[in-house]
Amino acid sequence: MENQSSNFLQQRREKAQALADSGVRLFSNTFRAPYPLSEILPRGEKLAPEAFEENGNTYKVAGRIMSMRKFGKAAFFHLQDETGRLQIYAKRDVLGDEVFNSFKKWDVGDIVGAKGRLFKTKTGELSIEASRLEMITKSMRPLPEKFHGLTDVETRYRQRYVDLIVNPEVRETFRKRVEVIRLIRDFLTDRGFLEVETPMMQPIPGGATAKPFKTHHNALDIDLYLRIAPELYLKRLLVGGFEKVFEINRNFRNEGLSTRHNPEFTMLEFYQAYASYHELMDLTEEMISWLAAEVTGSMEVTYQGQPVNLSPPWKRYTLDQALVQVGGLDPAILKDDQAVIKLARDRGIALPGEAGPGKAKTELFELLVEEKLINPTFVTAYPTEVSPLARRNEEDPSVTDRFELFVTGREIANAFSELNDPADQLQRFEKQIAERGEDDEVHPELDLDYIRALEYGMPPAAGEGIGIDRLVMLLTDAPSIRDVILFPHLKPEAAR
RNA sequence: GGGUCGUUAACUCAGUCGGUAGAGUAUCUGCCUUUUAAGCAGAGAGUCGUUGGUUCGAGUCCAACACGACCCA
Repeated sequence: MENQSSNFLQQRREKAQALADSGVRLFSNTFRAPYPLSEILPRGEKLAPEAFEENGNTYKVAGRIMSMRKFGKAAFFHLQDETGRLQIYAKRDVLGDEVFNSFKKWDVGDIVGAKGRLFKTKTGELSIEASRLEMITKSMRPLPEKFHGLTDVETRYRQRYVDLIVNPEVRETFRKRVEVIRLIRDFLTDRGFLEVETPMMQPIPGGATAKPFKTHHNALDIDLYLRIAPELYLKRLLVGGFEKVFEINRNFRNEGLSTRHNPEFTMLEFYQAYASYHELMDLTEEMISWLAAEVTGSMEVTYQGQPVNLSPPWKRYTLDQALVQVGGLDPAILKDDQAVIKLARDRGIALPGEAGPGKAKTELFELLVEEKLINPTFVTAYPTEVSPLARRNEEDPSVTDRFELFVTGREIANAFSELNDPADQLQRFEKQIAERGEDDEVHPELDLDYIRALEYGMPPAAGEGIGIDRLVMLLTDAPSIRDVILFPHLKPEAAR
């Protein structure tokens, strides 16, 4: 790669050296207090073409040169700062020969300062006529082409800094991401939730079923795992007496990459004592529809050409209802354990020998129903078999008081009334470990400290996890999780 | 892990039937004081992803590999 661009790099270096030799500082840090470009634009609203602003004010601005149209003794260029873009007019007879001749060697991509009066060109574009120009930072590499920009996705992800310079919609997406997270903090904090931080490095990775990343602590001489979920720590806090807690932070899963999976991703988890999953459904509905309105201006959004209506109330199905009403299954089959397992196998689902009807149902749901749930839909009453941390339903102990939320055919949230019976929890842990033990690279371990915590008594509570990346994808119409993660993981560039 | 597609100048892309590697932008030189994909004239710029094979001859055909995209598991 370095070889391929060496001509351009060398050309730039030589040019920069010539500028430096003539006394231009290539990397100064003396420019202060530039005027934000977006704040200048409204000042031109009443200005007539070819007129200067009457008060004669001068504006000091700074930014990156994004385009350049040079004439013999004058030039127009666009400056871009964090807030916007503004055109600068550079004229030899205003700047003087020395400055203008130096300026003619500047490049698109350079970061420069300018000062001058506001005027409108005859084509009506608000501009600054520069009375001073200053090199601030010399760019040593050419920017991508001005018209097509940078579209190669690999380069966009690998060199996100270039993507951000040239693609304004990318900057907008990440602004929205920041906004979503800030609004969630506000929403939960306003309702009395306490934001906490729990370990990212855990001796026993729990709270989900996933392969963890392993690392080692030298001084303690113990293996640690990057967390796959914060769940068990947050519930320890409920035991400790915090009644409403949440955490927004990274989880890590050592699994495949796709348009919906990045090895590290951002998760919101929140827990509320003296509440059940019913209250969390209401809270989720309120929070996400409000987020959509705040961030996109409407509760009706479009995802990849598909209209999605986030206005409450949202549909609620039990898993069985969804299988019948959306998946088109015969309700009689769902009552017959053996028939359900047979149906799943007939549909090509590979079920392990010990799998029960619960596993078969959730697999059938993924196959037949999930992708059809475009508008937000809560699915409740998940089998106990596939819900090791959720509280059993009082009337039907084969299912749990749990829901998952689906939007645009994807799981966005997972929540349940928490299991707080230590004996039941211990039993389910043991069952889970027995099932996973053999083929697992990481020997699952019993989190006995978590059981001990439950033995002190955890108030009845409900908890929920929401995948922030997927939520941001929905609200920014992003097709890939990589479009909402600033630096997504890719294989290393091949050495060239 | 499997399938399909892609990888050619810094960027965006052409490249026919296997016969000397192309365009626009960008860069450099000259002209040009209201342009905005500025314009005009000229110039330079390539490990055609990598390795191997077929062939008198490979960007082009074949194989393996690398990276990426999409789909599937």
